[in-house]
Amino acid sequence: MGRTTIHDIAKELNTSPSTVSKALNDHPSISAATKEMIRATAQHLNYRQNRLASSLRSGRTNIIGILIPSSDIGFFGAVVHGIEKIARANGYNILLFQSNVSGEYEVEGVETLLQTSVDGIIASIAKDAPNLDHFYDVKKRKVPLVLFDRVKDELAAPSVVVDDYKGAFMATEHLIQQGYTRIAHISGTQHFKIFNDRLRGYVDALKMNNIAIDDDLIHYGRNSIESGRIGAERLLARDKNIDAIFAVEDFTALGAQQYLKQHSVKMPEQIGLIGFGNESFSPYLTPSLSTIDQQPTLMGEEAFTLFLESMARKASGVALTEQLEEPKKIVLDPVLIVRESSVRTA
Amino acid sequence: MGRTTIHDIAKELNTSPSTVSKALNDHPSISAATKEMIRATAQHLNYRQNRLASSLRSGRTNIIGILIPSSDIGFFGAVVHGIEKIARANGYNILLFQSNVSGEYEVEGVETLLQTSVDGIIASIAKDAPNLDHFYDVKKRKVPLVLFDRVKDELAAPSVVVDDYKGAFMATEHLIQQGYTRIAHISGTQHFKIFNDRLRGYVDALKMNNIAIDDDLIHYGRNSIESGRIGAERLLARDKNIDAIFAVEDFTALGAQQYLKQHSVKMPEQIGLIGFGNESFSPYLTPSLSTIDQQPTLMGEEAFTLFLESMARKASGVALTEQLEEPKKIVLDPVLIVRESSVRTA
DNA sequence: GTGAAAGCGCTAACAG
DNA sequence: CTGTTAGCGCTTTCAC
Repeated sequence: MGRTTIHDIAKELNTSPSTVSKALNDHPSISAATKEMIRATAQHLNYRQNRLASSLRSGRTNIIGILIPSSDIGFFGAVVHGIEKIARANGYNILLFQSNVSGEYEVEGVETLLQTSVDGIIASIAKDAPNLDHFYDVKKRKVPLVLFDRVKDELAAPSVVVDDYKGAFMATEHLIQQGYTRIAHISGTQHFKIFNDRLRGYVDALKMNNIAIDDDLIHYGRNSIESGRIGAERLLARDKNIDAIFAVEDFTALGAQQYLKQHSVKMPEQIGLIGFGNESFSPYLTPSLSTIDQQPTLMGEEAFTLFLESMARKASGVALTEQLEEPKKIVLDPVLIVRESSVRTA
Repeated sequence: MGRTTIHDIAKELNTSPSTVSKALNDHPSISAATKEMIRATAQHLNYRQNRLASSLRSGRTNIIGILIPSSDIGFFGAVVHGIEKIARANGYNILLFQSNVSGEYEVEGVETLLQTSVDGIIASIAKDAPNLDHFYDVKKRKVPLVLFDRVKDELAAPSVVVDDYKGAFMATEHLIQQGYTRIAHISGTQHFKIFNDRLRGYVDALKMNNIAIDDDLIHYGRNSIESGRIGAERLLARDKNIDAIFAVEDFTALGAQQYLKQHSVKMPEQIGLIGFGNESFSPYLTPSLSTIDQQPTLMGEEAFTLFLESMARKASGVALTEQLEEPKKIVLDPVLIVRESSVRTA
């Protein structure tokens, strides 16, 4: 390798490698004059620090590992974007690992990240992995771990999620405020906490507004476009007077919308519709779809901030006492996005 | 750090670190028996290789740097997904750098990647950076460089792009085959090569099918939804007989579609419409939008394969001779996606 | 304010 | 087939 090292610079200036190292790292014990000298020749010799060597010695890589199911999914792409934005500003880089590229690779991912000595790991847990040993391993190694979106409380790691309950509540209340009264819900698989939270938000919003809960108005679906289509069909078959639908995801809402259009049901006049997730296609549907935004970019930013806090705590050596503290959990406020599908023309 | 090292394993087994290293790397000169021993105790002691040290010594990190504008954009997310998919299978990891997080950070990105000693760089050049010095730097350091999508021929790096000309040709010919005869084009900013290529594809497809080119049927727009709306308006104002539109991007097509719907023009009956890019929203428009897919995931896979080839060439030491060769340029075939907006009901 | 020395954990000759 | 030796390039006490 013909790369210039600090030795080369030292030789050039008749000084020592250690002085060069300190100067380049802006160490206080080096005079301004020599610093200037050294920097100049470093630039002149086109010197570039070898971070590998630096990290090996110092124990810090300034790399943070990210573990997500897939960058192919808009939501995660946006989260990564948010993380990198702040990470960059703080001198960190991103090592990306997709756990769901072809099969489940979460264990391998944690392993790889750990081997690379990342300074921390930010992860969204894949599926319902029954085994979380690999994450306990991270904690055992005292590598700061932050979770987002899909979270496991038992891991006792700082985390950032969006308030699904509140989002569903907001969506439902919005429909109520628009004057809809027989509001149905197409729900998602109930053994996922987030979908159950959304169901509860829907129920509570109705209750709080003194609207009776009618089980006929709740369709328990799975999460897909098709499920939305079927949900709309079943609901309308059961009750002709339904005048609004809150769908558990934008995809579900999309399916419902397709069914309603096929049957010439006018939205928002005859039936108001709102989804959840603010997918990229939602603004472009006809009518454009009202929805709840989960603020993925902000989620990424907050996750990284949480990581920084863990680092600070680690540096100040409260490693043992911290076990007692409850890990910080940031709950993001969802944002109501009002579009055509839910605005009753007065 | 309490991490176990190869020394610990060696001590435990009364052997030497080098033997342990070789065994763990499956070196042929170690007996099966000792390999087994060593692996067992490695596992038992919960040993994990320190890649930093390994890389520092061996000169290889098995990390590949990716430079993209933003993971927030679906296209790039999909490309990254494609790269990682193959990279993983070949034992490589991904260090991600987004050049367009807030301003232009391309130079910094290359710098960071180089400092981290990545084994190669796969990049999509941001905007029209007049200065490409940082990329010449990569080549100077003999770090394999692969470009995708946004490519600069002067860099003489292997690259993978999609055939824009062909895609436009296919789109236009598809409209012709559907029986449309007065086919307009809403174009994009002409000083981007790809948009000019699409214009040429459109023109040539008409010529090849003996349809006269009419300058009135070409709207020179910018690239936005709004531009599509305006384009459709202008075109129809100039010529009432237009019966199809090929839009330079799906976003442009979206704008055009919005305008046409507003004016109760039926698609595909009165006007056929096709876009370019296969955005995630396109299947869900009404009518669903026909388009040209750019195969982003495949693009990522091919890019990584190109990187592997560069590595192989580098390893076999043809560094000097290769200067003479033309760098390999993979041109991906675009894929025509036929949906409702362009299928004339016979 | 500067330099000498030691070593982070690993791999790669080279001996044996 | 195994072990010894040397060092990748850097940071970091600790003397001076």
